[in-house]
Amino acid sequence: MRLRLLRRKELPVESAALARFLIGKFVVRESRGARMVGRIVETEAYPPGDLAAHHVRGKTRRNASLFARPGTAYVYFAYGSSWMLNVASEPDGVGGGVLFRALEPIEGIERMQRNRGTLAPRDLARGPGRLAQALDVDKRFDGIDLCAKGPIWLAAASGSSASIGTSVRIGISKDAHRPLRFFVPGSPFVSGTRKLNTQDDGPRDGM
DNA sequence: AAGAAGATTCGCT
DNA sequence: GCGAATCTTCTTA
Repeated sequence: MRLRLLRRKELPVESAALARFLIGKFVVRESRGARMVGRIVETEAYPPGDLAAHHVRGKTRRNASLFARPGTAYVYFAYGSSWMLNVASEPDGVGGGVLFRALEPIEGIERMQRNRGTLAPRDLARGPGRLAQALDVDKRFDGIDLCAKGPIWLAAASGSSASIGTSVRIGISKDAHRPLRFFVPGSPFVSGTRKLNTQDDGPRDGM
C-alpha cells in the first residue's frame, strides 16, 4: 500500500471536522525497520468547551499536549490499565483533541498479535486501549508530532474513500448526547454496540 | 490525607 | 450483560 504523510496544513483545524476527516486515513508505527499500519475506522472528538474533555478545566501537566499545535499526540493512562492515543485538534493554545478508538489492522499484524497476546485480527485494535497496546504506544509518545515521519505518524492512501457514520461517544457521562463519534458503518473492526453503529451519514469524497 | 471518578478491558455467567 | 481490576488525577462528595 502506498502511503503518504499527512501534512499539518491538510488537517481541518476543528475537532469534529478533524475526527471525521481522519476516518479512512492511516496510523503508521515504525520501529527498528518493522512497520505496523492500521486504517482508522473509529474516532471521537473532544472540542473546546466539551464537559467530557480532559481540557475542560484548563491546562495541566497531564493534558498539556491537548493545547499544543494540531497534529501533536496526546497519550494518557486510563482506568489503571490502558493507554489512549489522541491528536490535538485546535489552534495552538486552545484545548481540543481527537481520540483514536479503533483501527483495521493492515500491515504488521504479527507484531500487533505479539503486542496484544491475541490472534484474532478483529480484537487487535478494536477499542482505544487495545489500539495503543497493539501499536506499543505509551507515555513516550505524548507530545510528539504525528505530522512528521518518526515512530508514529498519520498517513493517507490515494484513491480510497469511506462512508462515515455518526453517534454519541462511548464511556462518558457528561455531554453524553453530543454526536461526536465517527466510524465506518458495517466495519467489524469498530467498537461499540450494533445500535450505536447503524447510523450512516452516507459516502463522502475521497481524500 | 483520603476518596471518588474515570475517553477501558477482560473474564465469567 | 455485569462487575472486578487497576492507578492516575482531581476534589473535598
